[in-house]
This record gives sequence, C-alpha cells and structure tokens, in this order.
Amino acid sequence: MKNFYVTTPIYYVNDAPHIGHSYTTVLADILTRFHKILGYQTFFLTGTDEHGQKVQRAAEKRGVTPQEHVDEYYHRFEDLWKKMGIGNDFFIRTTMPEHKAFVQECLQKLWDKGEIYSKEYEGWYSVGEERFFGEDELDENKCDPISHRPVEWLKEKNYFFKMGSYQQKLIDFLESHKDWIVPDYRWNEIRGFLRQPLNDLCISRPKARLSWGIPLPFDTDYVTYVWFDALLNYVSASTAFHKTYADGTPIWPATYHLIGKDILTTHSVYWPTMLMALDIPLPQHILAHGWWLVNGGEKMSKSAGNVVNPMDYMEKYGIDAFRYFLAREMVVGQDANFTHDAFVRRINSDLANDLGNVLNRVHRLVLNNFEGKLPAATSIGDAEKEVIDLANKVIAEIKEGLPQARLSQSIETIMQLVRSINRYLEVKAPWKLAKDPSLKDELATVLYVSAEAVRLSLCLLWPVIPGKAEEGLAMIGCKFQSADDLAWGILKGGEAFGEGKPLFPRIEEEVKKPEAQPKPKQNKPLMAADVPAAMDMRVAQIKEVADHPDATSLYVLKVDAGEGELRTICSGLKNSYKAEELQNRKILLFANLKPSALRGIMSQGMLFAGDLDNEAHTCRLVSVPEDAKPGDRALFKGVAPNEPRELKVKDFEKIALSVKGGAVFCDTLALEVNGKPVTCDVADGNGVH
RNA sequence: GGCGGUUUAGCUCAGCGGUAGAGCACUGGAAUCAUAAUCCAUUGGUCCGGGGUUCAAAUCCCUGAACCGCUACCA
Repeated sequence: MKNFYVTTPIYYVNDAPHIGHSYTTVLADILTRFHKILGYQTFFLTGTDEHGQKVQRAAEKRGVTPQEHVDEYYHRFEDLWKKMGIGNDFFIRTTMPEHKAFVQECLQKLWDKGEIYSKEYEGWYSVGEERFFGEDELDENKCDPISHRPVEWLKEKNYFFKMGSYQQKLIDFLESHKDWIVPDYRWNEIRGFLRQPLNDLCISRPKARLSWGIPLPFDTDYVTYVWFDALLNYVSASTAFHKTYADGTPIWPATYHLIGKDILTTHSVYWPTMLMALDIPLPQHILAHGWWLVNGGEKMSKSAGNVVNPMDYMEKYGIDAFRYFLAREMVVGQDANFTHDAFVRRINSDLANDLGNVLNRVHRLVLNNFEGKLPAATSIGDAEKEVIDLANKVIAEIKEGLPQARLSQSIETIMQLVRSINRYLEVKAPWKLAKDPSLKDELATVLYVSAEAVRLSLCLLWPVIPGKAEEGLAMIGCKFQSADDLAWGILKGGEAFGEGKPLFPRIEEEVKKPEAQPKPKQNKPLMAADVPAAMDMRVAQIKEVADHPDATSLYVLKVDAGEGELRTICSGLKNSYKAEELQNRKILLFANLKPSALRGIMSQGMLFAGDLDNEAHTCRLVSVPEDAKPGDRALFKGVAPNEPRELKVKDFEKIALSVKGGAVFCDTLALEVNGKPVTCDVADGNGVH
C-alpha cells in the first residue's frame, strides 16, 4: 500500500489564527483526502509550538503559569480545525512529555557524537531587545541603538550545532534531488543561499533568560532554542506517538512538509542538516506556498471600504465554499489575492451555477419522473460514451497530477466533468423526453448517466468540499465508501433519492466586473544627458542620528526635507563623521531615488558627499548655502528640471559629479541652490556620490 | 551589486519550436428540467519592446523595460 504523510508547520500558540494558518492546514487536509480516495494510507500532522519567550511573558502578564497559558491558548487552533472539518490524525504540542523526551534524546545523541559544542560569547546585551550588540553598534551614549536603553556587558556561553560541516553534504543531496523543494524556483533559491559559507547554529538560551523551554540534557542551566524544539515535532509525532500505519509500515519520513515561503530556509537548510547529523532519513518533499494578499496587499486602504477579513467568509458562506475558494484560486507556490468579488464570482459560477445546479436538475428530474428512484440505463449511445470517457479521463488525470500537488488545475479538471453533464442534459433534453411515455427508456438512460457522472464529480470533489459532497451524495441515494468507488458504474439503478435542497445557494450580491488596469507606461531608458534634469535634489536638515543596529559603518538618519514628514536615510558616514557633527547639519538629499533596504532598514534617498580618501572610505558632505532652507531644490545651472520620476542607482551612475574649485559640477554644469553654488571641501577632480 | 523568476484576451492563468488556448467577464441567440441557473455562437491578442538563430519562434539566444523573490555594510 502506498503511504502519504503530510505536515503543516506547528503554529506559534500565542498567534491568533489567520488566513495563512488556515490555508496551509486546508491544503494539507485536501492533499490528504485526495490521497485517501486514491487508496493511500495517510497520516496528517499539525500542532502548536508552545515554548519561548513570548509565551513566558504572556503568561506572566496574565498571572498564570506558562503551561496554564498554553493549555488554554492551543485550543484556538484545535477548535478552528475542528470547525473547518480538518481531519488531522494527530495534534502535537511541543509541551507534551513524549515530545520533550524525544528532543532531549536527540540532543544527547548529538552531544555524544560531538556535533554540538559550547562557545563563550561576549558583548553588550540589551535586555529590552533580547540580543547582543557590538561595541561599534551602540549609540552615542553607549546605549542600545534601537530602544536607547542602557546595555550591560555580558559574557555568555551558548551551545552550537555544527551545521556548517553539513554544507557540502546538503549541496550534494540537493543536486541529486532536484524535485525536493516544490516549486522548483525555491530549490534554486536555496541552492543559491548555499553558495555562501553556512554558519553553525546557536541552539540554546541560558535558563536565566529563557526558562520556558526544553532543558538541554547535558547542561540543565540551558534550554534549547526553537530549532530542535520545534522542527523535531515532525519526527517525534511519527515515532514517539504514532509509529506505523495500520499495515505496520513506519510513518516517517514525511512525504510533504507544507510550509509558507517565509520559513523555507529553516525547513530546507537547518532541518535537513539536523536530520543528517541524527542519521534520520530526510523528508521526501518540502512544499512552499505563497501568501494570500488581502485587501490588495496593502494598497487598498480601510477608507476605500473594501477591507476583507477572510476568516469571516467561512462563517458567512460556509466552510466548504471557503475551502473551495482557497484551493481553486491559489496556484500553489504563487501569491494570490483574496477579494470579495473574486470569491463571489468563483463560488457562484463553479459551485452554485455548475455543480449545485446540475445536481439539483438531476435530482428533481428523477423525483418527478421516477418517483425518486434512480432508473437503470437501457442503452449506451455516443453521447453517453462521451460523458463516460471524459469521466475516466478526469480520474486518470487526477491520479497523475496528484504528486505535483497542482490543486487548482486538478479542480479545474473536475469542473470540466461537471460542465459536461450540463451540456449532456441540454443535448438530450430529458424534460422533453418525459412528455412522451414511449421514450421512457431513453429518459431512464439520460438520468442514470447524469446521476452517475454527478456522483463521480462529487466523489472527486470530496477532498475539497467534504461536507457538501457527502450531502450531495445523500441526495442521490449513495455514499462514498472506498477508493473503488472512483470508477464508472457504481450506481446500479434502484437507489432511492433523498431529500434535496440547493447545495450551494447562489450568493446574491452585486459584483464589479474585473477592471482593466492601465498598462504601465513603458519607461524609456534614461540617457546620461537626461539624468541631470531628472534628479530631484533638495536641501535637508539632519534631525536625528542613530547607529544602524546591524551595520558597523551605517548611520540611520532622520532628515527634514521640507515635506512635513521626516525621511529615513541610511548612510555610510561613520568613518567620516561623529554623530554630533551631523546633528542639525544641512545636507543635500537625492530625494527621488528608489528606496531600498540597507541591512533591514529602508533608506529613502541618499546624501551627497565628495570622496576624501578612497582607501579609508571617508568623505566630506557637500555644503549648501547658509540661507538655504529644507526643501529648497538644487539645480544644475541652465538645466530646467523635468517631471519628477523615481530614479535608480543605475541611472545616477550614468553621470559623474565631481568637484572643481571647491564647487560641485556635473561635467560643465554647476550645481546651485537659489543661484548660489553647492560646495564641497575635497580636492579638485574628486567624485561626488 | 550578485543570482533567479515573471510579463500571453477586460480579469485569473495554461501553453514553452510547428495554424494563439481555458475558466470567468462581454455581446447575440436557443431552451424552460433547474438555484434568473444552463446550452450554442460570436467578440476580443504587435504572446512587454528591440535585435538574432531557424523552413518555422509566445516558445531558443542576445539586449532594453516593468514588476517580483532570494542575497549583499552600494546610501
């Protein structure tokens, strides 16, 4: 018997469940059910991650023990999954004694093998930020550069897993398993990531700082930090709790780890190296899906009145409609939009108009003409063969497409069968046949073939809409019992139809037509000669200076460019200026430069400075006239400014600014503010950037 | 900056050397068993731009643009 073991990430117990959690879990549920109807033995795992600082703090705040806190909070997930008809076989919690014992066993094994070592770390520790900072990262008062609270010098020992030593082994594995990560472009990303040296992984926290965790078996003053604690759930659940499938074959390794694209690195780098060290077989696939963009990513604002909370849709339109939309609308791997209009359109056209309606048609026809008892087919003609052939083809395609988890496509394939039934009914017009008693046999055939095709459609859709599929099957007097039912000819005739009402009532709400998006104007490449006129350079005043928390040579400045709001600029001036020298200084800002993140902080522009010493990477800021005010524009003499347009560094690099006689020039064009020259105190001929 | 991806009908996407496709939306018609549902037909495309390879390019190569992802002390 073939096996299928799928996992979701364990969700952090403190998080409020949202569309992201729901999607992964629904996806896992649907994949499990698809495998089930194809005769696989399945195991489906989800759960909660219950250790860590946030839980510890939340519990303290509420005045309960961490255990009491998580015992209460994990229900938010468990209850939601029950409500959504999620059929997980086990719900693991990282606070379960069996899991903790398993984690400790693994840690001890690695310690004994010498795969874990301890290292002393020394540095300035900020309690507020829970992390270390380097000497050069501290702010001017020798305080934490983010919260500006005092830091303390801390010498701390921690434990590290020798992850780096598995780099080559992991690369070799990936090279021989190109389908290990789905979609393939994610494989590529990880392969790229591994071109740089892989560091060892810090896996501990001293108990003094974090008490709510699993103690290291070889040093009980420490707990293990998230990685071993959380990731090992996939193995502990399938070895410490449930070991084998019904037929005795072991459950581990997992067939698929379903994850969001945000935790790709932990699952495809940290996790496999951990398993390699432990001599545990690796999972067969990692499947990273995209994100649901709600409310147009963030473009649509609340004031636009189209804010959508996806979780409300489950309540309002039913679990199965919600599941169907999630599965049909998102191409696995890519991001997708969750919009009200798309939801209504999708549910109405697929589930109400096509599936629900055709079921209702057949149901009523049998009720009205055969007193609710399905007749048997009398003769199979060409039109019937066409339906039967399509049904068989669809079943084959589902079987074939399943390993790639191409859900939206599989569903579309099933819908083709559904639509073919409506077409068949239209061609045969059983309501006309019913008017002539001599055509009763032909009528019987039409209704039998339609009913059987509806039955198959419902069975095929059962993984996606289990509740409604069962309801629909009951309407035509049958049940879905085993994988053998996934074939033509299970209905025999004589089945008594049940009660019936529309399976998916049409959502009677107005929906906007999809709007044409104005095509983005093709920006012509900017010629070097166009650059000076396109640059928006403004006088700005530095209001705040802070050190960049993660970079040694960068300041994070807040500058006033006369726009009301302050701009954040990251600037590599640490080698050239002290913070107090910069405070309140007037500078020249390149304002229409495309913003970009520098070591995690968005920088909205760039300052002009002349090169002082290329070796030492020092520079001198350009000076603007004394009377210039923030917001005043700097222009090249004789060049009229163009319409503002966002520029890229690449565009800027097409021209060269340099110093001549203490003033700044672009070739022969002098740079001026209010008619007075912009100057810079560096040697003639030096560049300005 | 480095690496990678995407760009095809109004919308969402498939096709990845051999006459441009699907679903939804639009327009017209048919039908009346059914949830104002269905069916048929029609409409709608410089397959991002430019160059090249080929008998043949949406598809392969080069180049430009826009957007996106990973990565990086370019600011």
